[in-house]
Amino acid sequence: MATSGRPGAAHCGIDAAMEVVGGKWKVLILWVLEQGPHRFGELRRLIPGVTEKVLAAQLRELEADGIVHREVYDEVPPRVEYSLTPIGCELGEALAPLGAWGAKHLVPGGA
Amino acid sequence: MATSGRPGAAHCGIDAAMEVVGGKWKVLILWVLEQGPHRFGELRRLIPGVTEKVLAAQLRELEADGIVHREVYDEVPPRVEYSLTPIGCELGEALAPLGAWGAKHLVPGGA
DNA sequence: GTGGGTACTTACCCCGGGGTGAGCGTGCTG
DNA sequence: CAGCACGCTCACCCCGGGGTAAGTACCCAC
Repeated sequence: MATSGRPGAAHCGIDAAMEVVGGKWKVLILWVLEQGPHRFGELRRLIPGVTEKVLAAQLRELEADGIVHREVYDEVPPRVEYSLTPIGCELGEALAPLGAWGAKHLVPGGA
Repeated sequence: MATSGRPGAAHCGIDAAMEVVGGKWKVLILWVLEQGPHRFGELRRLIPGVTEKVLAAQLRELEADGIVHREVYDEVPPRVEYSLTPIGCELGEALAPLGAWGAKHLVPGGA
């Protein structure tokens, strides 16, 4: 670490971050939510393959980790909007380089 | 969404990257390897809790993904060194912001 | 009345990633 | 000679994250 000059990174916050972001659909949710608040049903439709149960679970975990904000509108029909908290926004930005790396090296026409 | 003008990022390389980095110990391995080449036994000792089988498996997966390079020295006793490929280095750098985020928001004295 | 859309929850099952422990072939050391 | 260290590999088990399907309560459009 003297070489990298990374003070607080003791055994790196990466693994800590990985636990937050480690769910199968979390990064997709983050990705979608980065483009603005979305409702539950929208997320479900925007993320093909995810089921309601799992989507709800991942959302709750992200909420518990302070990444997303859950806004319930007491209307009828019921409406719930999910948005990123400031911390969530920062997380999204921190994920950007990783996404760029993936696009560059993993996705066929990424470069 | 039609509003998002993000062309190349289709469904973001993040999930692609997550598959590469999604193993339980992968980021730790990356983290250690970022500080220089290491032997198998060193990695095992530097990463508490990982078993040989799993370490070998993760290493092989990272190797298959072109992240780490495996150098076998035909000596006795057998010696094997693992190091990051250029792509692996880039991945490590792409992971840095995420680590910083984790350190800042997740680790107690991170801020 | 029926169906569809809202946002979930509950119960159940399944698969695979990861953990456990042992063994292998070699050569040096005690 | 026994034992250890090296870098794995094999066989087995286990747990939990995620998938499947159905149900809930409400209202509106048909």
